[in-house]
Parts: sequence; structure tokens; C-alpha cells
Amino acid sequence: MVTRAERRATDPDLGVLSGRLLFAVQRELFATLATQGFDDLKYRHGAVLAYLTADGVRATELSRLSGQHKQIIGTLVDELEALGYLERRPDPSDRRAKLVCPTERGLAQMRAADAIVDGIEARHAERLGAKNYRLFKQMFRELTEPPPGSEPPD
Amino acid sequence: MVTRAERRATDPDLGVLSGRLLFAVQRELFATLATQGFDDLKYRHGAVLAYLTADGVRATELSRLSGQHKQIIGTLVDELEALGYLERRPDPSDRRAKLVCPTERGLAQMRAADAIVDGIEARHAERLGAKNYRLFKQMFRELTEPPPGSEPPD
DNA sequence: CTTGATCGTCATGAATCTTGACTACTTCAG
DNA sequence: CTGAAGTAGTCAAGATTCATGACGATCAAG
Repeated sequence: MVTRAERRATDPDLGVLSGRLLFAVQRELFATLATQGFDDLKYRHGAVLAYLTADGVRATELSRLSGQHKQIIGTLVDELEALGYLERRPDPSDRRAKLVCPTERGLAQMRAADAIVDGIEARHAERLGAKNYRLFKQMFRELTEPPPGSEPPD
Repeated sequence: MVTRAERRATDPDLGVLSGRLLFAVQRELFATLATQGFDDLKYRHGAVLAYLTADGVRATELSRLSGQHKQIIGTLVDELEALGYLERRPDPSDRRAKLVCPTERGLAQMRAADAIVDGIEARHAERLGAKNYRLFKQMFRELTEPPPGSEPPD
């Protein structure tokens, strides 16, 4: 008989696997960013930075995309604004709303982060073979859409 | 030119994908557990429950496996002990250590959780095809070992 | 037996999340 | 046009969760 401990070790479930992968990516991403001058970022800032675009995004949209409370997004935007990564600009199309826009430093961070993650993925592609890795990611995307009913809590 | 926003939407990076998958599994797992009488568990308890075995595990081992501080594991074990899921027993082989052992209720929870995750994976296997899903998980395992240098922070 | 490391816990302050309410603005029905 | 209902973002307060350093007890090595 195979004990649960053995199965856990040889065939971790999907939750464990995705947790490991998420933390591994986060760790490497932020550690590398830190060596490139972006040493004032914390993991949680990723919820905003990961979905930021050059054109600006509304806070509510960031909340929806990241699955975080609007309140939390507000705090993160405050912090990132104080750190000089982004700024709030009025949304021309809706005077209630504000667009969260990257500054020059924010754009640099986005480019750096994209390059680092691309590097991680390239390493994985090398390990599995390019064709296999494309297949892996294709299946990964299929399993995670639609954005898992991820209505933000608020 | 493809904007970053479009690429993000059609080809999310590995961090975003694994985050979505992790949260989706967690949400479904705990929601279903709640309908089966295990409605007093929080996500964070998973760090302990996911690695618990019938034979008992040391707190330090749980810390290493889950990547959480020893301190946090201690709190989680306190809570789960109060909820009747597990108990601390002295480790016969080391009088400093204590073994975290599931109670009857803990064992029931473990069986239920395994069944639920198996169900989630079966659904995914159906969606991708059994053969593809096996391949997916095989590649997933390969990318996440060795246990991502996951020395616990402490 | 002494030295250094490990196991689990305690204690404290910091960071983080949750909840509800509030203003300003938009949208839509009448 | 006017008023009601809904949405965007913020404020505030309390509860939860985390990080950090230190401690007594035990083990392992010499």
C-alpha cells in the first residue's frame, strides 16, 4: 500500500503544485527585480503591477483582475505612487474614476518584470522542450479560463 | 503591434496562471468541504492539513514542506487542535519534538479533501483528455521540483 | 561534560485584511 | 429635467495575520 505521505511526495495535488510554482515565480521575480534597482517592491504590489498597462487602468479594473478588495488596491496604489512607480490621473471618460498610470519608473519596472518572467519561462521551455512547454502553457490557460469566476470579493 | 494589455489577456504569464489555478482550487476545495461539515476551516489551515499524515508529522517538517514560519505552523496547529482536527503527541524518537497527528475528524477531513481535489482533477482530465492531463501534470511536477528551494523563512 | 545546533514556544510590534459607511458622479426611468 | 438607483474611489476602525528575536529543553559531536 502506498501511504498518503508517499503519494504526497511523488504526486502532489494540483493545489500544492500551483502554490509551489506561484511562490517560485514570485521569489525569483522579486529577487531579480531587487538586483536591478527595484528593491522597494513587495509581493503584494504584484497584484497591481501585473495588470498595469501604459495606457492606465482603473482601480476597479485592477480589483477585478487581481481578485483583491478595492480597498487593498487603493492602499497598494498609494504605496506605489509614493515609491514613484505610478500616478493617478483623472479618467476623461468618467469623472468618478481615476486611471492608474505607470510613470517612467513604472514602465521600466514593467519591462524588467516581463523580461525576468520571460527568462523563467525560457528556462522551463529548455527543460521540457520548446514544443512541450508551449503545450503545457496552452493546457494551463485552458484550465484557468474563464478567469475562475474570480469576481473580486467586493 | 500587440499591446501589453492584449498579451496579458490572451497569454497571461506563469505567475498569473499559477495564481489563478491555486485560488480556484482553494476556493472550490474549501467551499465543498464546508458543505460536508468542515465549515470551520480557513485557507491558511491548508498549510498544515495538506501535509498531514496519519502517522503524524513534526511541526518543523510541516514548516519546511509548507514554506511557512515555524511560528505560524504553531498557531495553525493550536487552532486545528482546538477545532478537533488533530492533536500533539510526544515524538518517541526525540523528546524535544512533538508529532502532529490527525484525530478521527482530521482523518475524515483528509479523505474528504483528497476526494474533492481528485474530483477537480478528474474534471480537468475530462476537459483536456486523460492522456493530455497526465502529460500536463507530469510536466507540472517536473517544473516544480526540487521543492522550489523552499527552505522555510525561519 | 562542554559546545553548538535543533525543536517548539512565547512575546511583541508591525503589517495586512475585512467590513461598513460615505461623497462624488453616472445612468436611467419617468 | 428630475429623482432614484448604481458605481468609483476613499476613509475609518477593528480584527486577523505576519515577522522577529529570544527562551528552555533536548540532541549530537568531540
